[in-house]
Amino acid sequence: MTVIFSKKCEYGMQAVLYLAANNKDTTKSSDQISRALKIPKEFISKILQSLRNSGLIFSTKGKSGGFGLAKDPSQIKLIDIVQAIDGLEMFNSCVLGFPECSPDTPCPVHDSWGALRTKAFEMLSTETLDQLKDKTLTKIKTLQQE
Amino acid sequence: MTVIFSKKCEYGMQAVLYLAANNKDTTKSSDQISRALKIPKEFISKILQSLRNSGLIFSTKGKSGGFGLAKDPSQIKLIDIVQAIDGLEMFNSCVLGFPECSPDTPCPVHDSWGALRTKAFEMLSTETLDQLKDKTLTKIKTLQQE
DNA sequence: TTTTAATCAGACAATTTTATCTGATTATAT
DNA sequence: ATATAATCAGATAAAATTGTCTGATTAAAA
Ligand code: SF4
Ligand code: SF4
Repeated sequence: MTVIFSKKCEYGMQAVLYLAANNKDTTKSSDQISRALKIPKEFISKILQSLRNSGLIFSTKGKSGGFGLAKDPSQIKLIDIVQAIDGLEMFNSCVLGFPECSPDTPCPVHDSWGALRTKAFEMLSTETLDQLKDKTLTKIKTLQQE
Repeated sequence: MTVIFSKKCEYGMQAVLYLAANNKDTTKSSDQISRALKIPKEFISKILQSLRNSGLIFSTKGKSGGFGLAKDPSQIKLIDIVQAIDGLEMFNSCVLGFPECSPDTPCPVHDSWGALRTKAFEMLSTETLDQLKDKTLTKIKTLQQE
């Protein structure tokens, strides 16, 4: 069972948070990101490539190349990453898996689940990455200690 | 991307809701359930078997056999099905996929996500299946019309 | 200019999830 | 008794997700 988002999306959010938490104008190599977040190097590399294609991050090739944010952290929200990787479909679908999710044909938990999806969307779309910076740094620090 | 629960779990919830919405003491064959919910017959059959092993439903073999609830609908909640199939792990894990999910090492969306998980748990554990019966019947009816 | 260290692209492999098949067993109805 | 219609169990297949490998390209540094 996945918790709402795919591994790709989870890793993507982690990596972009990581980039946002580091000094601007300095890139991080996929190897650094891999070690910091304990994500398989080649896998995060692929994910970062696709995020680059979406325009969320940029990359520089060659020696001392790497990845960095394409915009200022204050211009990016977690929902942007979700949209780029998993899409926004989940915010329009039913927790019980019924097709045709709409108020006209409510599923048995329609009201509660509708409210929840809204809350989840807000969670990902209100705060910007710079606002999440401190907590991100704390979290990453604990990852290293294992 | 899955929306919180696996297909198995979604189908399981649908099927048990379906059983709860039908007359008590009458069983439904996997074929009936399959057609009513538009779920592959062999697949829902497997899922029902495992729910039978969990003691949530019962089955009778042979001609005119089928599946029925092991308890009264007023004694079953959706969370019971989730627990039997996907487990309750998601209610203790991080939406960003960080390991070591705990208040000591909060992820950047700790507070909002914690509240959300609680809400989701409540959604699945407050109402009993008989309370969801009417909405279930409406939803299933619309499935037939396609 | 050569070595080195990085991204990039695409193929490939492993794993997990989802779905199907087959044959045995069971019980009802003819 | 026999045919029928269902569950059951286990193997298998297909699809999706997750993860790895290889070789080409790029650019910095020696
Ligand atoms: S409650 Fe209604 S709108 Fe919400 S997920 Fe279920 S069917 Fe869709
Ligand atoms: S917010 Fe904290 S407790 Fe909640 S999921 Fe993230 S790490 Fe876990």
